[in-house]
Amino acid sequence: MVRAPCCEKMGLKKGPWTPEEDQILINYIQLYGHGNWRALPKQAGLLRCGKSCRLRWTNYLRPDIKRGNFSREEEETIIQLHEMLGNRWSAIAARLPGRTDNEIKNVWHTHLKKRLIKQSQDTPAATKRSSTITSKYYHEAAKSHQVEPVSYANSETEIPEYGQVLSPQECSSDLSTVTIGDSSDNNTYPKADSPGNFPEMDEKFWSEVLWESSEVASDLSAVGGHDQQVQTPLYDPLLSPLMTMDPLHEYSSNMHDNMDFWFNLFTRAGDLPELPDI
DNA sequence: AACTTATACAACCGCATTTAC
DNA sequence: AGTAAATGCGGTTGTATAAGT
Repeated sequence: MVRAPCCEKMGLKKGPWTPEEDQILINYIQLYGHGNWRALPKQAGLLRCGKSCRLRWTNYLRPDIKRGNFSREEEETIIQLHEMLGNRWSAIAARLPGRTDNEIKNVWHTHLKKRLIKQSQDTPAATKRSSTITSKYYHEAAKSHQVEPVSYANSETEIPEYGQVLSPQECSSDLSTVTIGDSSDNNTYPKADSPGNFPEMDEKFWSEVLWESSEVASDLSAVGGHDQQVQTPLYDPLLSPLMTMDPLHEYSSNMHDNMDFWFNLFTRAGDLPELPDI
């Protein structure tokens, strides 16, 4: 199906909205609602396409939108959610009342991403332990250092491609294992199957138990160092932040407590090479 | 003061998905 | 069930402003 580009028709205005246009849109929606965006501008007397009206309303004019700078707590939430969800801005926004996906996307690209990269550069030795660094940032950092990301020699896996933000689904419920480095060191980690075999990561995915295999204990002991009682998860990690795999912590509400575990799973690798100090 | 570069954010584009017929 | 329209979503661009030279 071929769709005509938005606002292709001549005469429809584009670009920044004026206060007058805003007021017209607000007045109209307050009176009649926004049941049909396509028809709305014509009925309201706006020389805009419906799509433009919808975006203006949802991203800026809605009365429930919280304006102003993001708090530190909100930023931390975004970082945590982004680690779990990737660029699913609308899903992230759903967890932050009053914030729009567009706004979150902007703050991510203008503030948070840079902050994380800077953190990784400032403390490269701590990179592998960072709660906020995924493979993507590893590569970003490597790129900014003008070096090639290092692959693992003698390993059956390697650092994922640049831009590939790995998520728990990519760790798969398939707990076949991969050995990192010298097989004698016994570092075995869960290995994802081919990307095409990953289950869809949705709310259902998150709410289901991921790890059923009896292998999980040994795998987790390898990445987390705690091999006693593995508490099989999972909950909605967005509502009930990440479960702990550490019996000493008892379902910590702080995902950072377990980030070693998650980071290892996310990257499919147990020990990231440290960034060169340039 | 003039110019350049960086930053922030609103808005647009086009593809994907959902809905209506 | 098939098709077109409507809507949702994420990536990208445009522009105003601030900061730096």
